[in-house]
Amino acid sequence: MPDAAARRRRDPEARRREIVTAAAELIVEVGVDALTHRMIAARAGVPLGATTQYFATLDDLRADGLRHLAVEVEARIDGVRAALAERGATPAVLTELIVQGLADARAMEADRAVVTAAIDDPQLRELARRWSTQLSAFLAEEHGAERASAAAVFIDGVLWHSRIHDEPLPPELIEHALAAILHAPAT
Amino acid sequence: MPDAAARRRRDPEARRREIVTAAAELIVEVGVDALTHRMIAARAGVPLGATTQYFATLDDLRADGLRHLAVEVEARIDGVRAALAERGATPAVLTELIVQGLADARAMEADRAVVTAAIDDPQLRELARRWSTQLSAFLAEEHGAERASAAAVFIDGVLWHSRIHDEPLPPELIEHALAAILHAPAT
Amino acid sequence: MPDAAARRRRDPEARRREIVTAAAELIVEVGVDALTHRMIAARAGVPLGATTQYFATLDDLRADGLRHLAVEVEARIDGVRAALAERGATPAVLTELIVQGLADARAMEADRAVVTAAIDDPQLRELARRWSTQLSAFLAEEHGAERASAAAVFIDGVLWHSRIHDEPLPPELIEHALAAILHAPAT
Amino acid sequence: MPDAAARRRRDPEARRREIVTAAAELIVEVGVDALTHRMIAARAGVPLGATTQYFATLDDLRADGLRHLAVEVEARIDGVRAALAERGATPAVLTELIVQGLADARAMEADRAVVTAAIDDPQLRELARRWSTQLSAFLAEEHGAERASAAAVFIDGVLWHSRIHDEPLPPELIEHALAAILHAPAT
DNA sequence: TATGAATGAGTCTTCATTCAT
DNA sequence: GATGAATGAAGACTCATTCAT
Repeated sequence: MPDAAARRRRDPEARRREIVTAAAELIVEVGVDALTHRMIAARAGVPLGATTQYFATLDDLRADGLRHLAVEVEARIDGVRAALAERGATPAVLTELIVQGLADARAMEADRAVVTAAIDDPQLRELARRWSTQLSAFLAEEHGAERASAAAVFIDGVLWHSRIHDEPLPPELIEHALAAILHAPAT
Repeated sequence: MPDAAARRRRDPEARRREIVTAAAELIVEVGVDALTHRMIAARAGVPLGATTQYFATLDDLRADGLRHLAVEVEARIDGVRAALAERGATPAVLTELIVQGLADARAMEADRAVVTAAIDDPQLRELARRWSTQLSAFLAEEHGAERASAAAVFIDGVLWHSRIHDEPLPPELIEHALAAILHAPAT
Repeated sequence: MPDAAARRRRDPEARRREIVTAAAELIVEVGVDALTHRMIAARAGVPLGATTQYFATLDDLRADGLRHLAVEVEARIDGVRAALAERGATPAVLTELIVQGLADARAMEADRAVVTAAIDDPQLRELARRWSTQLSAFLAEEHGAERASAAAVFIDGVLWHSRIHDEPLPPELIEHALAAILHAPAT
Repeated sequence: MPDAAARRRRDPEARRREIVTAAAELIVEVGVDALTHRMIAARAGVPLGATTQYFATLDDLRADGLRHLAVEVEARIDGVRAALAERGATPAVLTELIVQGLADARAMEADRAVVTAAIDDPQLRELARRWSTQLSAFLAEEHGAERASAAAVFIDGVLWHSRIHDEPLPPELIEHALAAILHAPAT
């Protein structure tokens, strides 16, 4: 019976996964454009040849890494949705979750990578949109499509704001704006 | 009297400017990471050596190109501010200007390039922030700092939204949200 | 009773043959130097490993493919010989057969591949020579060794001529030359 | 004043020539398909990068090497033509020149390389045809186009014959055949 | 000072071959 | 015996950067 190391070495599924995971990590750390086969192989702990055996081109590997990240992002949406469902989708709760999210540097980077890559990659666009689409759909139940959509747009703005500002936005600002957007009198 | 070519050769400032301009154009067209000396030299119509003569390293040149773009963006702010001063900073006018801005693909690309580069480049951050800082300062005169800031954040959200969505946001949505944000009753 | 796949797996001879045949086809299509294990396996419809199982090295496989082609070429000689025996080895008949042969692109390619490979491969030389040797032996019966040999040489010239000229040689030219060579008065 | 080595290092024309020459030599020695940048650089005594600086792709370099060879071949035609003009284009003289040519292994290889490459390269075809075209044109003056052409074809046959046969063709055979072809009674 | 030739480090990619299963 | 995963050597090519001229 083969030992763990040997079995792992002959487990293509696992190997592929390790490589994609390494690529995803590196995309977050150094950016999509800096990716190289060598880098990925080193991170994944596999020989150089393995990265080209499992992916026809670096572009393919990059794409899969990005997709991997997109799925991660999606998983976080589910968490947010669950929290909102449980605690109520009030501006206060939303704000708390946003502030929490902003603190997760890894998540912020992943999101940034996916969104910026999506601008040029039609395949990714759909995945990248899911975050705002789903949040917006959830909020729409209570506040109507337009206000929900506007709130999602505002939240995106908050995320990008935080990326180039040293001082975080005051939570009250976020909360007030969300309240105004979601509860604006009908026009 | 020296002819144009000779004079040009004698005007290092002009040459430097041409190179930076070419770099800026290319950043918008192909992205920061795809920049090469050769590409820039070709675009600027200068010999390869000129790009290394005026800039110690490609990174420096890249940085200057980005800075050049940031200044361009800033120039656009002035235009917006002037329009707002003249026509009034109402949600309707703001929306119109935003929709106009979204239609300028070149400007959108320049902004994207500056912002994403700014995330990792402390020097650029300050320049990249200016857009929202100045807009926010202008709006603050009438609506107070908090609401002004929130409006600027929302507008950033609108920009990023447009980059990964095929359908543009309805102008009414933008206008309503801005109205809600700017005119929210004090808390 | 084993099904086809199983039987096939049990018939190493057949498998070997399929691989060699695939190699031969590919030599004709892409050239000796472009051959790869993967290519051959795909064409033969066998797993990659089979190509290395049956042939110690790619060179061996290549050599066998070439040999296979040489045998094919030889088979064509028999056809020609039979036709000559039946219809008489006259310049007219020879010319007709040559023109026919020139039209068979696949055969021309196979011949080219064998001959050019034979230049450097002593093993193949003997096989590659057989074409002219046999034709020459056949013609010698009627016209003597020297004239027969010269005719075979001329025919080789015709083949190579056609490979780099766009316009084919006029059949009369071929026929006249063969007549002159074969019926030249003794010296 | 720069010493010879330094000047040579800054003489792009010369460097290009050295690289092409090295490529041509190697084509003759190892074949077109075995060419590599490294090989050529080593042979030319230049760093690896030089081969890619002067030639956009290996294919270009290969093509130039082949062209270089073709020109060499053409130079030999001139020699032959001059000899024929001086000594008379008789079968005996032609045979002597052919036998001489066969003995020049380098020339034979060069011709082989050019011809086989020309089969697939339209650009080279024209160059490769020149040998027979010119010889044929020269002989046509005295013997008419058809016989001249047939003689050139026969001579090509002699060349290829020699490439895969260990024993050279007897000179008398060549001479007799040429005599028969060139002096055949009109039909 | 201005130019572009020169260099080699580093990139992606392909494959023969080995060998665990 | 049959399969295909694994590996790394080697190839083509790109470029930042240096530096002779």
